[in-house]
Amino acid sequence: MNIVIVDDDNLVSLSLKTILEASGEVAVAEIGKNGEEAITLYEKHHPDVLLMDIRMDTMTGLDAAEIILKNDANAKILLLTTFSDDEYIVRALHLGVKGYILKQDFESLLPALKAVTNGQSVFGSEVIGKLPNFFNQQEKFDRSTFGITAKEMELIELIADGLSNKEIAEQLFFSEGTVRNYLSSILEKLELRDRTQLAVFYYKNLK
Amino acid sequence: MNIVIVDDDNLVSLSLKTILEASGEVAVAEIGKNGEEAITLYEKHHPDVLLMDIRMDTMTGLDAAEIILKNDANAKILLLTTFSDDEYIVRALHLGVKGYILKQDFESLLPALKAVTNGQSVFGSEVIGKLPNFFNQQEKFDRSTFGITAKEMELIELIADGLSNKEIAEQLFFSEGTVRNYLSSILEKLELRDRTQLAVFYYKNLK
DNA sequence: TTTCAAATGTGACAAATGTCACTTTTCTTG
DNA sequence: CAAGAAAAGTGACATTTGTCACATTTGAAA
Repeated sequence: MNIVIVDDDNLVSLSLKTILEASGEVAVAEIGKNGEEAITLYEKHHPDVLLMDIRMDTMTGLDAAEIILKNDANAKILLLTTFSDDEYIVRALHLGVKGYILKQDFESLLPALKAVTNGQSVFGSEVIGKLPNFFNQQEKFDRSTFGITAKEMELIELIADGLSNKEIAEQLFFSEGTVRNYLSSILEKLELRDRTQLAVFYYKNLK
Repeated sequence: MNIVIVDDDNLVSLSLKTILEASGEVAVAEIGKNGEEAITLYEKHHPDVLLMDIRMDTMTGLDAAEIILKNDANAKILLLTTFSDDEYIVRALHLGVKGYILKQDFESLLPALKAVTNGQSVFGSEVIGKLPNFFNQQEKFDRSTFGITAKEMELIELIADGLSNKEIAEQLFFSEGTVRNYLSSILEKLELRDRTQLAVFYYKNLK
């Protein structure tokens, strides 16, 4: 497996190179020190995987990843992160990066590289834990906490879809008045003011 | 590495067992055929990884995963899927499953298992592609496409926060009437009907 | 300074929304 | 069946919302 390593800390790059090459399964084609070099080196070697630090001086790993992926949507980029890089996760995923793991986690590195070359995406569990809203909240809300009934939940979903009371009434075979009453009671239970806040609540907490 | 395999197709289970044990790095403690057995076997062996089919007769892999994870939040569960299982992805992630890969993809299996035992999460690229809204849309929305100005954008964000026109007016030092006019024009540009639809649009496309 | 265009504001209006007190219907369950 | 509770509905009301035509203010350019 052929890879390129990019990290502004030479010590890190060399350690990684040593560890990985010791496995006998990885060859490091070249080492870069910043985002610009990452782009150049990717073009030059087209490695199976580009292993890149996220925080670098002149150009961040993310910016480099964006450019590289724009040229080659299939580029396999594995970002290295420290604990403090949480904010980047979402953007990284948006970009189509293939993974995101902790620098310190040497043992995971090789399996992660292999998984990535096989087309998988790999994320450290800390990373998964940082994913926005929708992802983790296995239960977060739980209808019962607020005493929201199944029917009310249906209504909430329709509101979160942007329907008017009239439309909801049609869809649910209720009268418009009933829809209003339902909504009114939902708003009270959730301590919200109007349907828009309800929709917001839905996307922030339930979706 | 110690694992348990659960699949209602014996042929699949055995193939997997053979392939994995051939590596010399994996020992299959036992094989199960359905969700109930998955739960029992997990309790019995506490394997490093539970490799489980998602679709099974009596109890789906997801239901089983849910129960197992409720008892042991650190359980490492890798789900096996066919192409047609898209719908489950989101729920699987919510549950805290550690991975989700294609059955057919033998080569990825071992690296995936290793990555998972090392605490990573692994997902096939097809899977990543199926993630909901927010995740993939690399470029989202782009104000300019719809001719939304920066000020209008500010307003949109406040609406997506659930504020009333009056509150927005205060916040932005506008009169309430102006806020209405702004909103009106935004709605027209985006071809939406009311503030709730705008909030929904925001969370689906922008956030 | 004058002028023009953008930004901001006003007032009037119809429609939609949310609240409330109350009725009618439907479903249980004794 | 009868009683009572839950579910669905009604009508009135105040408020908010969205639209529109039309001021007024402001800022920049001529």
